[in-house]
Amino acid sequence: MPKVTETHKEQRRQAILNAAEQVFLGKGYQLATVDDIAVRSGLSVGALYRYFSSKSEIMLTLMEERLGRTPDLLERLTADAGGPWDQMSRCVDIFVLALRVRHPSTGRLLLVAWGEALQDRIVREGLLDRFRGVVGYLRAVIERGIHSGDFRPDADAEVLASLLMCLADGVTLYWAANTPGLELQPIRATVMSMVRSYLSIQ
Amino acid sequence: MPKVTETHKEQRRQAILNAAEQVFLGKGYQLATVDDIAVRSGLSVGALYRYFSSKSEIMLTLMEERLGRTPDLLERLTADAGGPWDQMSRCVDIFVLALRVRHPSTGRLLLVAWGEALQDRIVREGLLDRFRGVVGYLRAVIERGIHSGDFRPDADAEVLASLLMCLADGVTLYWAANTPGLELQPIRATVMSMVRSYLSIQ
Amino acid sequence: MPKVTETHKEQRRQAILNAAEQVFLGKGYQLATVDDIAVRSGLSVGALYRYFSSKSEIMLTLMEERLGRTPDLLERLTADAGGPWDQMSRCVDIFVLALRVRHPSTGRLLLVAWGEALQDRIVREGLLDRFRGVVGYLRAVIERGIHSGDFRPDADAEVLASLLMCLADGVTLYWAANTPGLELQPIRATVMSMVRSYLSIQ
Amino acid sequence: MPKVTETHKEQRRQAILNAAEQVFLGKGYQLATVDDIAVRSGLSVGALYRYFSSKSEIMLTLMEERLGRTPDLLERLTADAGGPWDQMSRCVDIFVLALRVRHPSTGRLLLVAWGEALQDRIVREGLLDRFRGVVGYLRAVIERGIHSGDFRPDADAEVLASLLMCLADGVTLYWAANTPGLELQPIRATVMSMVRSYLSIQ
DNA sequence: CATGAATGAGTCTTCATTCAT
DNA sequence: AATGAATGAAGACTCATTCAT
Repeated sequence: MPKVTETHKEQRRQAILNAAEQVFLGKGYQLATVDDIAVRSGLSVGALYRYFSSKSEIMLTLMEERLGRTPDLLERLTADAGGPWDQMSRCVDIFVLALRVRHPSTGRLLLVAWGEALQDRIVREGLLDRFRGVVGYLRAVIERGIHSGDFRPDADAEVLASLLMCLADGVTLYWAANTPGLELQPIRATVMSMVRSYLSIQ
Repeated sequence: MPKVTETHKEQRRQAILNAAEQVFLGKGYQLATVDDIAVRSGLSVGALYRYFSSKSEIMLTLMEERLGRTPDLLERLTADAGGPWDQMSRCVDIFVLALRVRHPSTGRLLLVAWGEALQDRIVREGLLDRFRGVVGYLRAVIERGIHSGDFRPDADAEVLASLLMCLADGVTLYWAANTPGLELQPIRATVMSMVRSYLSIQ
Repeated sequence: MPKVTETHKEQRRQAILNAAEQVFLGKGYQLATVDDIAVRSGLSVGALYRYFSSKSEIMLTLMEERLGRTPDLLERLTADAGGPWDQMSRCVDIFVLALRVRHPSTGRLLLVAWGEALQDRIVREGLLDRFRGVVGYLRAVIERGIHSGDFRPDADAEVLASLLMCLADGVTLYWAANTPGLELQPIRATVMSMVRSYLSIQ
Repeated sequence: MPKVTETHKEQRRQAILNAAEQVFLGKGYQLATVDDIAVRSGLSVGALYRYFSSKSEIMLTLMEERLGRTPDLLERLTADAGGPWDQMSRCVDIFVLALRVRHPSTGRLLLVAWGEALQDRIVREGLLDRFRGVVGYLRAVIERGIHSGDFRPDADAEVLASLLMCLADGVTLYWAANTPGLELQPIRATVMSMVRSYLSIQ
């Protein structure tokens, strides 16, 4: 009955990832101990090492499976959009709202990742990959809008895409840090308003 | 001659802070050792502990003295601006350009700080203080522009200010992480362009 | 059909011993893991524990069955010798040559055993038993030679036997450690030459 | 006062080496813990790591400083010998007797080293270096005897030297393992007797 | 009987902090 | 005041052994 076993193993793996995520969110990567993760996941340290070869690998997996999928997610969730304006609007929604409602921990995980970026090359590259992925997608959306004549023709798609990505992560960080007074709804509205006024023809 | 001694002490203190900054920029706070800092500052570990009561305190001081002054800096550098538009423009310049040219390490120090924010309440509050300071200043600038009739009257100063602050730090982080393809000049231009189209009356 | 089962069990047992020997020869006893042995023998760890109650017992069995039989082997291989001189000569041959040609791993296994002798009383006693066995046999050979008038009458059989045994193991160790420049044939010749000049009458 | 400090440091270093030697002699290298060594040397674990960068380095140093000097020792102790025969005789004495009387632990340390030889390349090479050193010295002694006409001209100096070295270590091992019935004095006598009968002209 | 996942005590090593000199 | 040797608690990781399936 390999099926049951496979399922079982995958469940364990996810349990570990969930536990690790919680622990990392609580104390950051460096201060989290393998023991913390083991206890929280209900496994022994030894068992944990059957699923991941090191503490670092757990972090990396978390980054790939929880942060790295942002571009895919964006693509899927905006696939059925009406036109360029709708697509832009949805992207902003997803970032500034949906991500936090549907996957509330992702924001804080991003914070953890940035915390490690300086000292861990692989984490840093994970973040940059994500950056590339999202920027690539946004640029395509913008370029489509330009070609279709919906957006002003002289907009620099690449730069605007990068800028929006930086904005999104900046907001995410402060939001994940519980910045008082930082509310997402008004920000979403203002961002869209700025984008609209900037990209509109005339 | 207590004065000489005082000066001497202050020099030592700054030497330690400089050393710590370099070390932190290189390996992050957690991975930096007190020994690293001592060696780099040319002092002994013991001496170091006469100036700061703990490794953590060094980091905190660094935050206060190097990051926390951003609002003051902004204020000073834009004091002689011509009008609201000039002031806005200068703010963007300072963030997206000047900070990195005049104090190039500040960006990376911010990265270090975000890395610690999750696990260290005081660091986190340092970042939030800085946020409050900058946002407060930007809001004042915008409000002045609204009152003077230069900016559209229905703009939400608080939200726009927060948004710009988040954008600034988002850009800073990716820039400090050496993101390939991220160039500051074009971003500066596009940000100003967006702000202009958004804040302009009609 | 219990017979088949018995045979099967014995095959398994030998498979484990062979695997263990290979692994021990490769990394020594302490660094070898039970998992290594299991993998190499094609069995599961659990299965392995049905044949041997502990890692240590595997080593002990190996010593008994592979090293401990040296005296028997000597006896068997020299049974049909012509006289004392021929018997001595054959003993030297067996040690310095045959052991390494017919059972090349025995030398390295001896190395493993010596590696454990210090910390494991039972291994140590295994080595001493082997010593006693071989020395006993050699002494008998020498004494026979003395009685038959072939060897000089004042030779101390016990001491010469011990000495040859020590020499044999010393050579074996250095040979097993791949000492460059250590060749067996010349050593064999010189040993025999020394023994001959020493034991000859006059 | 750097002199006092230097002396102090060297004393500490030796204390650690002595402690390590005792512990290794008791349980072998692998089973000895760094904690054992620390406790026995009266230092903390941390202090120990100020003097040696790893457990392995302690072992290596022990080998170099306590085992590796055998060739030098031999040379020094036989420098004032009368002639080839006297020199040979002294070499045998030193090995079979003096080493154990003056440096009783060396024999057991050799045992420890052989125990690690299989799994640790550097230890193995340490042993082989020692082998080379001693064999080189013995060969020189024998060759001198041949040239001076004291020893038979057709003796193979290299082989005889290797053989004696193997014999010496074989005896040392069994002696270090407390082999009952193995007495050094008679062995010394018989070895010399064999060497004499073998090397004498005619 | 066989499997191999799980256990958890035990290892080496690091490093913030103290304190005798 | 300064030094840097010493401390020792804590952390990542391993592996012999067990036991549910």
